[in-house]
Amino acid sequence: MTDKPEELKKAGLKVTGPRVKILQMLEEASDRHLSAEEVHKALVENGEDVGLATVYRVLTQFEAADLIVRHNFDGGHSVYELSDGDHHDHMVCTETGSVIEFFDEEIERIQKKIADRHGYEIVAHNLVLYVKPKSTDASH
Amino acid sequence: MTDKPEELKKAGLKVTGPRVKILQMLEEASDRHLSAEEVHKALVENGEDVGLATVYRVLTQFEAADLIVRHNFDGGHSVYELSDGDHHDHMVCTETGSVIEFFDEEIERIQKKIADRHGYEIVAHNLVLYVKPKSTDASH
DNA sequence: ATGAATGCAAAAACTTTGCATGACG
DNA sequence: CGTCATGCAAAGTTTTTGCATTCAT
Repeated sequence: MTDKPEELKKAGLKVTGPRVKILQMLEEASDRHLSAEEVHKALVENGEDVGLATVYRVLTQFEAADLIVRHNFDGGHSVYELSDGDHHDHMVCTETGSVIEFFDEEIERIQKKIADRHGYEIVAHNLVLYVKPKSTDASH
Repeated sequence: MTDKPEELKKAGLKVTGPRVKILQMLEEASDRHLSAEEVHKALVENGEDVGLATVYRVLTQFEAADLIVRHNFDGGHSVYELSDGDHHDHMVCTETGSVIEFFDEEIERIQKKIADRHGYEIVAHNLVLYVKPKSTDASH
């Protein structure tokens, strides 16, 4: 949809093959939450010869430029998604691994209130619900 | 306060030196949120000769036994704290690194509602607010 | 005594970095 | 053309695992 080279220029980044392609991968990805490894794999599968190190470097730059957002889900690896300006939180299904985005104004409001009450302001926040389908009976 | 060997037995874990000591470290720690490395360092400084691998193994077992809770803060390493039965979330100061615990019933309630609305039930959740002192002016 | 727990070191998973080559403006 | 980006491989972090030894019951 958007013009990638243009976005890169606006972000003050030199327009290079790898950067454009990585941005495209993130946009086209059906599951919009990709790890660095997944981005790299997607590139290779598309015949793009980009090194994993470059993927990490570029993703880090994109994050710094607010082009993408990085999330640290449980399990030690990060995932990235295109930042469309909208903030939202995530629900991760522990059985299927699928990621659902959601946003709740009231939660946001309460968070601000809590930080404020302690004399702080929020720089960032991280809310992830780990869930399972209601029907599944995992008796304990 | 509590009898550590007793707690271990109740959790179905064999009472061993390292396990008792690690439980003590977690209880005595002034900052109650320790990483595996920190637990290990604390042990060594106390003259306890425990391997780092054992610390990881024991912490994993303790977590499985609900004796402790593991948190994955941003930055790639986990921290652990004694689970006292109370659930709470965390606020991490980005300038001092200090961790503040809080709990808000309304947020909990809304979270359940959101999961429910999508056909899920919550297995676990993770809410961390990254904050900075209100007065501090970090111009960008 | 016997099976589980430990320590050490090696390995694994994820991410960063150094350096020579190649590409962008 | 000069500088910055890239690729490769090596190094860094954090956590896990294999195996012989030690310990709890």
